[in-house]
Amino acid sequence: MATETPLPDAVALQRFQAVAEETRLRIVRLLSPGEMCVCELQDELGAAQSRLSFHLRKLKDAGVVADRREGRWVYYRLVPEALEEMRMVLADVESSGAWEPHARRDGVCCD
Amino acid sequence: MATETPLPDAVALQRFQAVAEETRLRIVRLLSPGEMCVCELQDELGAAQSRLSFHLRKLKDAGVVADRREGRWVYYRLVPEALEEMRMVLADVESSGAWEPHARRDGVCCD
DNA sequence: TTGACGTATCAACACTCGTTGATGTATCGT
DNA sequence: ACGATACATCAACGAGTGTTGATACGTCAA
Repeated sequence: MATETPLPDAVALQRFQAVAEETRLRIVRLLSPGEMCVCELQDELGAAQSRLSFHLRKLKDAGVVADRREGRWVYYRLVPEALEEMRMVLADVESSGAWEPHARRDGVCCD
Repeated sequence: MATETPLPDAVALQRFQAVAEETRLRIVRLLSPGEMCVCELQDELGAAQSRLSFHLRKLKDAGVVADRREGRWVYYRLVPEALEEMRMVLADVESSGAWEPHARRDGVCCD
C-alpha cells in the first residue's frame, strides 16, 4: 500500500459526519454527563436496538465515542479529544479571517 | 428549569450537516481568509458550476455563509456567528461531563 | 437590442445512508 | 447443559443526497 496522504481533513470530516445526524447528535448529548450502556440509550431514544447499534458504530468509527464491555453490557462514553479537535477546526476557520470585506486585489475576480 | 427538551435543535443540526461534506468543508476553509466569488471558488475546487452552486446553497440555507452581489459576481463569506454556535454546542457537550467512569446508581443498568 | 458572461435552478440519474427484521455472538443465571 | 439477556451484524428496502447537463435569470458591454 502506497503512502496515501492521510488528508488531515478526512478524520475531521468523518467526525462532523458522525455528529451531523439527529439520532447521533442526541446520543452525543445523552453521553455528555457520563457513560451509558446501550439499553439505557435505547430507553431514552425509543429507538430499535439495531438502529441504535448502527449509529453507535458510526460514532465509534469516527472516534467520537468509545466503548467498554462490562459483563453483558457495553458502556459508551464520549472521547473529549475528538470533540476538542472539531472545535479547533471551527476555531481555525473563524480566527484566520480578518473579516474585511473583499480583501482582494482590485479589478475583476475572474480573468 | 423545565427545560426537558435537550433535543438537538434543528438549526445546529442543519449547520453540522452543511459542514459535514468534503466539498463544503473545503469551501468553508477557502472562505476563511475572506470572501470569494463563485468563479474563484470554482477555480480552486475544480468543480462544475452547478455542483458548486448546489453546495453554496446548502451552506447558505444553513446560515454558515452569506452572499453579496456585486455586478455580475456574487461574493460568499462566512458567518462567524454560525461557526461560533457550532463550537458552543460542542463545548456544552464537553463541559457538562465529569468524565467519571460509570457515574450511575450501582446495580444493573437495565431493569 | 444583442450577445457574452456569471450564477442559479431544474430534471434525471446514481449513489449513499438510515431503517427494519432476522440472524449471529457473547455473557450470565439456573 | 440450557435458556435468557445484551448487543452486533447482515440483507433488503426506501429515502435522502450529490452529480451532471440543460436551461433560465440577471448584469454588463458594445
